[in-house]
Amino acid sequence: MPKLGMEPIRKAALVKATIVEIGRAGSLDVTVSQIAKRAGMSSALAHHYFGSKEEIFLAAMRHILTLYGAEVRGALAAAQGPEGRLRAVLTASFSPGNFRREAVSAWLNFWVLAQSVPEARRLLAVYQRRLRSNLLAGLRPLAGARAESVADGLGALIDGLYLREVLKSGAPDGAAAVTVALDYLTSQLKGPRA
Amino acid sequence: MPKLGMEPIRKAALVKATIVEIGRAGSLDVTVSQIAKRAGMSSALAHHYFGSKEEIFLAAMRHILTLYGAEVRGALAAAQGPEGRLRAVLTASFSPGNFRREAVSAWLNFWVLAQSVPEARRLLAVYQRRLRSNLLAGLRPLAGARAESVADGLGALIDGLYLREVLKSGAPDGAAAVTVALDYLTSQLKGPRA
DNA sequence: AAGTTTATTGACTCGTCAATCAACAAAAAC
DNA sequence: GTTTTTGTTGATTGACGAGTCAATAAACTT
Repeated sequence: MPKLGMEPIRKAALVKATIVEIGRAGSLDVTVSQIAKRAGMSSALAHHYFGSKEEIFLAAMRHILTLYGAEVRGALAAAQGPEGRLRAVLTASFSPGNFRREAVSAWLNFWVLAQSVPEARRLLAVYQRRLRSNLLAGLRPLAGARAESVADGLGALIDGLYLREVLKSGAPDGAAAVTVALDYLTSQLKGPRA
Repeated sequence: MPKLGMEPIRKAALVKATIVEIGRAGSLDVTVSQIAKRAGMSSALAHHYFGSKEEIFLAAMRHILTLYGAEVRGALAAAQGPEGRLRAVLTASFSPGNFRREAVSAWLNFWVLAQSVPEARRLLAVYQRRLRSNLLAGLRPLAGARAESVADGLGALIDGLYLREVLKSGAPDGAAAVTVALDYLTSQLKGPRA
């Protein structure tokens, strides 16, 4: 009963299933069979559409980054003024969606992947550049020449806060992370030292 | 030719070899045979001394944390005054040793492990508590009541800066990371807001 | 209607790997 | 000097997993 035009549907299902399975395992130690089963097809079909397990992982990574990007863009669209834009980036970065088990596991494992898979490293670089550029857009009116260095610090702080929140025991607290980041921002903008 | 008292020697060799292999693979996708071979023994002996692969990994993680702890302690011993102590913690955290491939891979993978292996999570919590306590010791004389929140922000910033340095392409720059962290510190200490 | 393209899977290959075990060797204990 | 403890490995087990392939079937083309 083959219906035509299945490819994008199957691929999307596999990507979703991959992220779920990575979340369940907490690692990339996930078999193609597990993924395919969760996506409701045979493992042979998964190989047919993606060619290899690594391609499946990379597609999943692209999807995670796309989701994050869309969230930021959405928040940005509703933001008013430079402070509003910065706040939008922060709240999007620490939104509940990013603290779901699947997202957490995906991010941590993508950092690991980036060490050895060039394409994964490239994708992560894209994410970082986009974040930096978003921060800079909000910072330039407020920090002038210091915008660049504040953006770099803030970018690192965002990643670090995320890491802390997801690794600590107990439920992560995105709002607290936003507060700390805003506090960093305030103190950096107050005292524009040498 | 069995000499007695081999156990600690063999275990130490296995731990070292494990860290090297994790560095080479960039992941925990490392076989006991690879580790044992690098350590100059049969895989059976590795199992004999550690019981399971997971135990080997945990021993490696303990070793990495021990190394880091020793480095911090050493730097702290030579430090003068609160500012000196804080600077010591930062330089130790961004020392060249922590940017060696093996160390990087170990840290990234231990973050992943911490998601699913309780003992790994515990070890990471120990590291974070120790870091926090070291920062607090330096911060209390300088920041008073704000010490706690500054320590939390600085701790996250350290992790985030580390992550950025190790994931960016090109050689990591520990000194730059220290500078950013010190700048954070300065601006936080200047404006003790409400 | 014959041929082509797309969808789909069960069965299979070939490899790997964690863990176990039997056996051997040397030192220590008795 | 025999028994026990410690060190050591080759061989094996038992399981699993990525990727391939032949075969089947529906749809679309000509």
